[in-house]
Amino acid sequence: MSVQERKERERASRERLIVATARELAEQQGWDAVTTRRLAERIDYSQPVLYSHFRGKREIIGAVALTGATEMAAALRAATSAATSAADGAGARVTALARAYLEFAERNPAVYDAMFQLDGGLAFANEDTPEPLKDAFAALLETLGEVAGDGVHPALFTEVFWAALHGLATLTRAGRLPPQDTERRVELLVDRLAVI
Amino acid sequence: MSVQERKERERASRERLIVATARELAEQQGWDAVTTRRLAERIDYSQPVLYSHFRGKREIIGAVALTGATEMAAALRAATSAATSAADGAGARVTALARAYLEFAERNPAVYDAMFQLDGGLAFANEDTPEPLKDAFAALLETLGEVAGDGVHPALFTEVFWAALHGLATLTRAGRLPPQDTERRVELLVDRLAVI
DNA sequence: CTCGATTGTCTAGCGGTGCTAGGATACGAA
DNA sequence: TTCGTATCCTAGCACCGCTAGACAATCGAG
Repeated sequence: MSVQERKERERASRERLIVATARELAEQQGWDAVTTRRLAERIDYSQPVLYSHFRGKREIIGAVALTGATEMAAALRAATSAATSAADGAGARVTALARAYLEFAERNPAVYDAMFQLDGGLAFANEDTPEPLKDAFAALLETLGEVAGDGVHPALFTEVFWAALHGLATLTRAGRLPPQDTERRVELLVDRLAVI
Repeated sequence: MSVQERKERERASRERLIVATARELAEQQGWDAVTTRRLAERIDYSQPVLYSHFRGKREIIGAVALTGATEMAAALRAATSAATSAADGAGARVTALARAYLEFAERNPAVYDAMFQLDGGLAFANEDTPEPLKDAFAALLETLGEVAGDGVHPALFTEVFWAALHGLATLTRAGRLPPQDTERRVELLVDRLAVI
């Protein structure tokens, strides 16, 4: 029994290694460089071992996305709670949230892509959505729900605000928007969307 | 001389055929299905002919993106000018613009991806940006510049509004946002962002 | 302790990808 | 008619995601 447990632990540990290595490789050289051959070589196993943990490359991307969602939720909560200090609480929290979101996307582009741009085979916006993803949305909702304004459903407001942040993040990183005006865009967005 | 002109015409015609076929294939079966082999077979030429027109697949995507930008600019202008009728002009125009943008993205997902999600090797947000792309942004600016509000640079406002629309378009199509609330999201977005 | 069964892993290979070198062919100019 | 150029295709490269089947290590029963 203990032998079996040890094996399960080792197997789980190897799975985490695969995910961490895939993420590292993707952040260093982009997702195109994350091939099953290279990934297998980096963890010192052969390709079929990957397929004993995941159905395919898509599921590996999905696994990276889940770890990213957990991290993002934590980062957003840390930023908003740190911003709860002086008088203008809600507005400062929303600004901090927006900045933290964009900073996460900028500092972890590959993870962000795994979450929102690539197909990781994950369910979204329904009851089958994995917990980390729901929780990341919940982290947005906690702060944004306060500034939705009268008669506006907090979830709907959060979706719109999130979409705006997502658009800024992706268009900026793809070179579609000049990066130097990001801060002013955030200010405008928060100022107009949030009802203080 | 006339012979050479005829050849140039035929060559240009074949290039348009390549771009149109790539677009058609992408809309039918997705960009993953647009392989150089399939594309070559559809136009009844061999693969190297493609490479005599374009440096690679990336440039073909870029060419599709340019045709898409021209179309989108026309669609946006058509929608806004059609909405210029009654009293509340600006607000109605902005709503029409937003709806037209999202409708274009929904009806031409492959073209939209070529423009904003895939790497078509195009320059953005600088002087080297191809004319059709600049014009598409100009079409947004024409309507959105009117509702930027005092003290807000029209271009900056347009960028923010565009990013929000882009986020809604991509997140909805990727299944990250439930599609049925799109109209309410548009209303909220226009209502909050635009200064009437 | 031995031996068969199970589990784990690797080698090798399949059909596909973007892209290109080099040979064949058609064509316009002399 | 002949020659040089321009055009096109066949064949192939290195790489991709993925998997069948051979092999080795481990486990449990006798």
